[in-house]
Amino acid sequence: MEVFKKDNGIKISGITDLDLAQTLDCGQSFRWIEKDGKFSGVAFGKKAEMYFDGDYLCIDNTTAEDFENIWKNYLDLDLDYGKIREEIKKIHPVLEQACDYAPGIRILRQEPWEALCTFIISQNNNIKRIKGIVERLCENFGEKKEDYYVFPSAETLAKLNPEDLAPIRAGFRNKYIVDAAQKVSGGEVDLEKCRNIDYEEARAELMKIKGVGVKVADCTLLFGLHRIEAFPVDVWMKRALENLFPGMSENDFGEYAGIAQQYIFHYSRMNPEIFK
DNA sequence: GCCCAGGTATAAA
DNA sequence: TTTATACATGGG
Repeated sequence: MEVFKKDNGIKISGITDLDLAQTLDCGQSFRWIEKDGKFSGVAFGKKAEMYFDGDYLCIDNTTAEDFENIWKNYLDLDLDYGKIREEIKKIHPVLEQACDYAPGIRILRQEPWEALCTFIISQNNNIKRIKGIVERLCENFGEKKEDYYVFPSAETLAKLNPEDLAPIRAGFRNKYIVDAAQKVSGGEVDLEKCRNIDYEEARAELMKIKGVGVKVADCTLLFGLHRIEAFPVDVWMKRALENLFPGMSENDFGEYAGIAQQYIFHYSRMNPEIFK
């Protein structure tokens, strides 16, 4: 991996196992928008525009420093996904199919609060609408930088009433967002602590929040805290476990369960006919 | 109009 | 303990 400067940004050589569409638009993050093959999004308070030029990963509107400090980590570029896929493919032939269908998926290392908040919004909801709600949440309550909005902090949202969130049109989830913001900003729920403590304890810590059950907790752990043993089970995963992995449960996918789960989720969602 | 969407809280059995 | 229902909103 080597970083070069170019007009309006940087380009990086030696990137493997990364497909931007597969990674940024597979239902783990809700702030990336594709236009003409370029993905623009905001994370850790910064905006970036990403695309591939041949084998080079190009990131516009960023610096080598921000790549080193933010995007390299965000894209999880230090983890060897080729090797992990070889491991998880052995678990089940359908999982091998799922890996081969979209081998460019990586698990993003998102900000814990953003992951928690967006997956609270995700409950009983669809990805298109989740994206819209998240966008309105940022536009209405996030700090404005040049031409983009940062994800609003827990401290900011903690001061609001659920009714104040009416403009984002998240419905019954408004009260859950406020409760999460208050518990996180007040220290009653310690997100950073959830990186290291026992997995079940981390789940319980997150489930102190109203509207956070096992699924939202697992998504927060996986996508916000990189607990890759967490295996979120949603409607798609329930179908997959019943129809494609008979006899297997969420506990049977090993130490990379969360990564395996994302390959299965994406494969299932893009090929619903496999459930016949 | 009906059904569904990266679920969860609550009540009832 | 398990099972049923409401929940806000919008696209298909």
